[in-house]
Amino acid sequence: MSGKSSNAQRKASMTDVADLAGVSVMTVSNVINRPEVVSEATREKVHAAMLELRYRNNLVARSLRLAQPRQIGYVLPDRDPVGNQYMDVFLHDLAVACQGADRNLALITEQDTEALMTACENLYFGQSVAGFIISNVKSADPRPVELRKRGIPFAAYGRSGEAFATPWSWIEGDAALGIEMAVDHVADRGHRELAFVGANPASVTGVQREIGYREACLRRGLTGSVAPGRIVHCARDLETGVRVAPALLDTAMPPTAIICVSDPLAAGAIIALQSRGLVPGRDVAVTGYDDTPLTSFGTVGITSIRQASAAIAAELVRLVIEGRKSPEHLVLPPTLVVRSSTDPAA
Amino acid sequence: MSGKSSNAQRKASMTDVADLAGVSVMTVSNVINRPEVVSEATREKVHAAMLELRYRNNLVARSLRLAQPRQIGYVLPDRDPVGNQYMDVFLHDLAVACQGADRNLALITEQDTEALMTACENLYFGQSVAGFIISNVKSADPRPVELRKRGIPFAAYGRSGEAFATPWSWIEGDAALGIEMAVDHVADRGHRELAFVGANPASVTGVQREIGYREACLRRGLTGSVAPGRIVHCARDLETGVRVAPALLDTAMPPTAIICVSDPLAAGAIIALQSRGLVPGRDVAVTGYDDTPLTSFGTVGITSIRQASAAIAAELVRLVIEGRKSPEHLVLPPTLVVRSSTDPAA
DNA sequence: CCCGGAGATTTTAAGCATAAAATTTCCAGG
DNA sequence: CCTGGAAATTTTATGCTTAAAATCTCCGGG
Repeated sequence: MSGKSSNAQRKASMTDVADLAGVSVMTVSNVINRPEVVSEATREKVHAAMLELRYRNNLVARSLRLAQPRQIGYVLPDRDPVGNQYMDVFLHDLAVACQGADRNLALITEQDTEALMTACENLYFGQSVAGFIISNVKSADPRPVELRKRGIPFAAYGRSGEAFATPWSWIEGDAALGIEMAVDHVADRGHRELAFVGANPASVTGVQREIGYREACLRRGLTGSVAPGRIVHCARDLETGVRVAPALLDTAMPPTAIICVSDPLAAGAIIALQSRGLVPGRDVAVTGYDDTPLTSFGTVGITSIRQASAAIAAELVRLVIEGRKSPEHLVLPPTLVVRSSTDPAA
Repeated sequence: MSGKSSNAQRKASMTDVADLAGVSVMTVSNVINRPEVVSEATREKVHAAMLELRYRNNLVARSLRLAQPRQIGYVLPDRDPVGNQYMDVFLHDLAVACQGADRNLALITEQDTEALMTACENLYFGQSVAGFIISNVKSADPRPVELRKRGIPFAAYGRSGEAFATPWSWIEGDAALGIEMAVDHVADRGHRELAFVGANPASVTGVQREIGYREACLRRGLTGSVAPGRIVHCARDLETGVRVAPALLDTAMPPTAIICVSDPLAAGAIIALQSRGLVPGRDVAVTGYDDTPLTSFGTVGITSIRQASAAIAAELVRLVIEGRKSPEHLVLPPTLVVRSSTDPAA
């Protein structure tokens, strides 16, 4: 059984198995795909033969015969200049979801729209993939439109622009709800003076998050927390958090809870707190968003909103597999992960 | 040409093209694969027919006939708990490298070794992928051994353990050289008192980096910089950087340049500097590693070592495509990216 | 006017698997 | 002993492409 000799005979086909088992090729196929129509005795014979020959169903041949590609394409977004760790998590979940659906995830790199479309056409019309998943959908993103124009099935993570009822399927996390959960959480713990850091009216998600913040605050009667100075428009990176948090704390009525739209912002705020000798979670509560690895921040864990990315991935895969049906638009609720940045006991 | 009607007739095969062009199927195949053996007149006829029918070569059928999978598998590493942004960059480059080699990148998720091997066997012996690329190879990693045992082609990013001449191919960035470049860079700019943050003798790369640091310092005669207190063993995350940097600065002879083994560490150090009113690059130089998105840190850019990840990815793809030949072991040199954390003018 | 041979194109066969139709096997009931 | 019919298995046909061998076309030299 040296590596060399066993490699020599490479691959056994169904014919080989059938011959060895003394049955027809079709019986072997049935053993694999519809075992219930084969008698137990035959089934065992065939299984033994498959084992002996180390037979593996040729996925390419099967795919050709069935005319059903067992692959799903994912357009890998261009590296976020800020380094969005969440996409990492999502990619992982996407791969898992594909494996769960007995598919493979194939990556295509982002590029100019025309080149991307050519690549997608080759893959889809070349029967290589069943369809595509796209993420990081921007406002007025050309990709959904172009894909649809070409009749290529796809599902999007995030809607493009404000339109809800697009003629294609999309899924997104409930951004408003996520922020509401964070607000409710700190309010439940007695905080009355909140601030919202990272507002950005230019993005759909940004608008939704701000709405969630305002509504939750008003519902709770925290009118001071929606004052102009308490809603900070800024970038979402860590360094910005380090800069912005002190400015908030130096106001006449400083907030005791800071709701951030990203984990890096929250981490930055925590650094700023610590450098003033304040203890996050005890003196000032801080929350992040996306539950990235950054939430393990030394001795302090950052309370964060975890998107249902596994569920989102699974739904996207399902939508692509199901193919052309009436489009679905799903908004999935996130969950709150409580850590010491809002609760020293956690 | 409404979307609906054109979608109805789905896909045209070579037969359809041949019929329309009034030639045999084989001629169409030749036009695609060996145009030089077909007369120009025929070639044009066939091209016209292909265009009219929007013909796409069926990649699955081709793959079946040629028995050469056009896919390469990549074992997506488990999410680094610290959130390693570099893997993001690498994945990107890997996808690009595959596209350049006219292949597709298929993702498999990491899992326990047995399940992973089953998945790999199915994919490889099922003729779906030509081989695999694995990364984040740990010391005594079981994966290379198991893959080899099964006769599955693969190439590794990183060697496992200290052994150089493994019986499989691997590639890595020259970690020692990278740190040396950083040391030389700050030494060239007049710094005589350096510190090395993030030493970790438990990992192969960690050892190499420390060697690079010590050698470069000694070569330059910076003996004070290799004193025990100047080589800090610690984690590689940002929060650690925030904690460690002040400790270094509070010693009797504080360093004026801090060489970090990661960008998060460097970012943390910069935060610590700024909170003391020091200006990175002017008062104290700081370097990072991997040239991640974090190097754009607000107003200060972090000088960092960029691994030749595009070249590494391309080589890995080449090795998998070439398949079983004598194993190659490549150590590729990184490059230095100078920013304001070491040079205010940059 | 015939023939050789280069160049162009077609025929034959295969690669591996599966759906649908056809056939064989086997048993109970008449 | 024959027959209907369910269960098990095989036969036939097909998906799309490509390597290799066979055939055809055409032109110039003998």
